[in-house]
Amino acid sequence: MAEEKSLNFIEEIIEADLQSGKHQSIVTRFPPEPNGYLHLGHAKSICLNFGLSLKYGGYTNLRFDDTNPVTEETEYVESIKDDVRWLGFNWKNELYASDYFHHLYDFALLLIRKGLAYVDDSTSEEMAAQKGTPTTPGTNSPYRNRSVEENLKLFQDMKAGVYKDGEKVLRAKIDMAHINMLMRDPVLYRIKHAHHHRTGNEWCIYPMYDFAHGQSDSIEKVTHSICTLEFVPHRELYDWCIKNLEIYPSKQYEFARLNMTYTMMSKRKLLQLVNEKHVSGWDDPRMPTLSGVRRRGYTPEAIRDFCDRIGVAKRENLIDIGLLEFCVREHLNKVSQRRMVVFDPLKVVITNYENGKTELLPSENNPEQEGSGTREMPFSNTIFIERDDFMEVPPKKYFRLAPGQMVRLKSAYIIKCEEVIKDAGGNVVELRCTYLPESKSGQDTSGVHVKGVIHWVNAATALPVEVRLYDRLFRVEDLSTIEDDFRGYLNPESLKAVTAMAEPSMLRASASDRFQFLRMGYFCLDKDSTPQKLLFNRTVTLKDMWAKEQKK
RNA sequence: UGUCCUAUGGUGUAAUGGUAACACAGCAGAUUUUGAUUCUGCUUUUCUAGGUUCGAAUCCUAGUAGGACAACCA
Repeated sequence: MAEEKSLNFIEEIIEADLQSGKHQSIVTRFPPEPNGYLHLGHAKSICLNFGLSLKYGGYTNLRFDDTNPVTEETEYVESIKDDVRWLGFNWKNELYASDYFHHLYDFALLLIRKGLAYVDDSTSEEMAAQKGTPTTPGTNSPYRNRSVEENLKLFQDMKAGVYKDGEKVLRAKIDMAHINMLMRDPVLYRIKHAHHHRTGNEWCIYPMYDFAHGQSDSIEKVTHSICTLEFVPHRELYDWCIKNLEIYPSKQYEFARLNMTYTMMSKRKLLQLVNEKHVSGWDDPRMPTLSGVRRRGYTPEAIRDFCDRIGVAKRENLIDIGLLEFCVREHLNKVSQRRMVVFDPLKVVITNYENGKTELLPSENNPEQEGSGTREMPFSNTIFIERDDFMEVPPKKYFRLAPGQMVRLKSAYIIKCEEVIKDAGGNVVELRCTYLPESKSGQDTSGVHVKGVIHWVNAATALPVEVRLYDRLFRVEDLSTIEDDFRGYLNPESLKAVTAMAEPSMLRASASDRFQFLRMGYFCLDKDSTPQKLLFNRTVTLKDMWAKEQKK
């Protein structure tokens, strides 16, 4: 008996539309502008749009909203397609607003003929002045009453390249006193003598968002056009265009965008971070971009689960980044292979273990996954353990290694610390321990029970690798509250690189592998890794109750 | 001194006029050869004031708070 998951408000609308017979199936679209890389906020929209057509039958188009040639590039188009596919969704049609430029031009001519659009010679400053304010009405442009014939001629000349950038625009003729600022004769077309990534130099006039988006939806017979809250005021114009063009009535619905703690999700600002080299690129593992989190090791499953859990509603929200990390851990726990890697090595010599002897000890690859098998770890009398796993003067409830205390080496033996060796500066440089021969993992007859279990690597076969430890990119929880330069809030400790000692099996790591370095976190191979120098990214840490306890 | 949108635990999201619930976070405990995982229990919630109703988180009115709107961006 599967429990019914409650519907979000958009699903309710769709179910009502399906039930009333208004629609038999639905068409949605994901409409990115190719002027940047996709981020987690887009993932929410992608999961929503594609998820809806999957759930209710129908399809989703990928449509690039490429009406501003000066900011758009094919590099972005390719990255967007990669990211959507990686997230696990398939679009029905790959479309571009620029596919409709001729169609849109004809729509503009129609509006002019209907007396609903006019060519305006006002400068942008003059137009801004005409616009009024939210509380005071605007004033009519002196060019507002040009004849249909004159407007037709002027608009055709605009298209023919007679005018320079900014010299003229085409505006809708609605109402300069309208309560909705967007309805005060909005600009429909502007002149840009710029090379377009797809249409080249064919056009020198380009439609504005409001004269491209809704029409594209309509041409594609999109039933439910889903966008974020900032477009609420645009809906009136969206509907006005459809009504006056007498075209298929797509409907727009708005939901609240994703905001996350310690994260900034503005394409403009992310671009700035890239351009100013605060990060290594759009796919820097600290970036909230899909290419960034992918490189970091997040899985599409985890991101889809996250999008599912955060829900869809109309109120502003600030999601705890901890929820994302929870989703990532939950998935990675099930799929990642366990390995032992020591980040900050402390040498341990086991004095009663035969010198020169090496034995191979099996260790499970993934206790969460049946049949995942074991790999063998070499063991000898000299090993490395984590420096943090020894304390000369331990606090209470510390059940790792301390003078006279015992601990189990994971998948190996129980050892007891007998002697602490220090250098001239008083730093601990080596531990002398004894082991319990009858405590071998899996065949322990020692009868000794220790609470602490630590990871280790055999010194002679340890493999040095580079590990990159990431922390949040920003130091403040709610980036929307900062008023000055956001760059002042970057976390200087967001990236730390360490050379760690890995068990020799890591030599066989491949790009698609997911690892849990025991007690340290989840890791994956970075794209810059080479066989000579393995490089790992920390995806996310493990939950650490002990660390939390210590902070109290 | 306008219009629109929104208001439920710390954070999100449900409850669709009939016992306010789920997840994350937090706290406590059990299990554990990862202080992980798993399991158990607990803390904490309807912005305010009126109204409609047998009954309101839900409907109505007003207030308050937050957000959006004055780009030839999307």
